[in-house]
Amino acid sequence: MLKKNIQKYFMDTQPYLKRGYCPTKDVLASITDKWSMHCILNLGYYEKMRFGELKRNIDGISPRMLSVTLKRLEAFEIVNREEFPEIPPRVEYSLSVYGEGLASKLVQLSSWVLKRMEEKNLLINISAVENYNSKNQ
Amino acid sequence: MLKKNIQKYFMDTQPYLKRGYCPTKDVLASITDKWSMHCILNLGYYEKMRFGELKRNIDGISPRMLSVTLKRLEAFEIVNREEFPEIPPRVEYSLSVYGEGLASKLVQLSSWVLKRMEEKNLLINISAVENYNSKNQ
DNA sequence: CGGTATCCGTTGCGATACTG
DNA sequence: CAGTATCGCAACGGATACCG
Repeated sequence: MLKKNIQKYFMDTQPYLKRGYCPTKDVLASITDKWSMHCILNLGYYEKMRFGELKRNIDGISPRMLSVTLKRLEAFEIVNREEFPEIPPRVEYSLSVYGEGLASKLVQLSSWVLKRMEEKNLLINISAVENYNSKNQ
Repeated sequence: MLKKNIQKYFMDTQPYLKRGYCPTKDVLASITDKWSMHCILNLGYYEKMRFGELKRNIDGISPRMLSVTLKRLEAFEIVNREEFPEIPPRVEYSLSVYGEGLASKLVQLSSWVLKRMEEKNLLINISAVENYNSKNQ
């Protein structure tokens, strides 16, 4: 079953790969990079959020990276951006229907990963890996 | 349902986040970075592969990055590494049971993303985004 | 309020040469 | 064959100041 799915995926992506472009790379990158997941989960939970709310909720993000991240998510039609012509300006972000589907799959994947990590005490190993990496750099 | 799942995920990760560590970040990063997915899908499909086979199958990867990628996947127990004490040396890589589960979820997610991108002709937009990004840098 | 512009250190990664 | 070591550039991302 897995092999079959992978084979199908190989065949589906082949035409793009032959032209030197990996289609899922960008979208996967855009949802799994350092900040995107925080944005997606927050929007999935709170439904509508303003720039400042997101910034306050996502610990440590700079306005620059929040802006960049939201722009990417918007370009991929993962989030909607609604601008109100008021003074002071108001902008509301929310997940698109597509974004909700993505958020759902993403949280399933992450939950599964988290469960597995706790079962196997992999968090300890991860710390070990991090220490190893930082020491050897 | 989505909100409930996200809420559960928030609560599950909260203790880690409070200690300044995001548990899924590393694993998600380790499976969605530039090369990991290629390794995982190839291993999922061919089951057992040697270093050179992977290198030949994954277009453009340097031995350094293949080595780094495999080490990370091994550290997270996503791939198994089996070394045979022969001359010349032989090493076989394969997915762990955990890795297979992950590969399965990953290919489902990617397939879904790909299907949606084709439906909405998002590939065109992606090219536009890439051009936009490269021009504005 | 909702961003953008600029600066700059850090990291990532490719190329290449080399080794048990 | 299966990697490791070294180098160097390019991209990423953080801090901060500023703007409509």
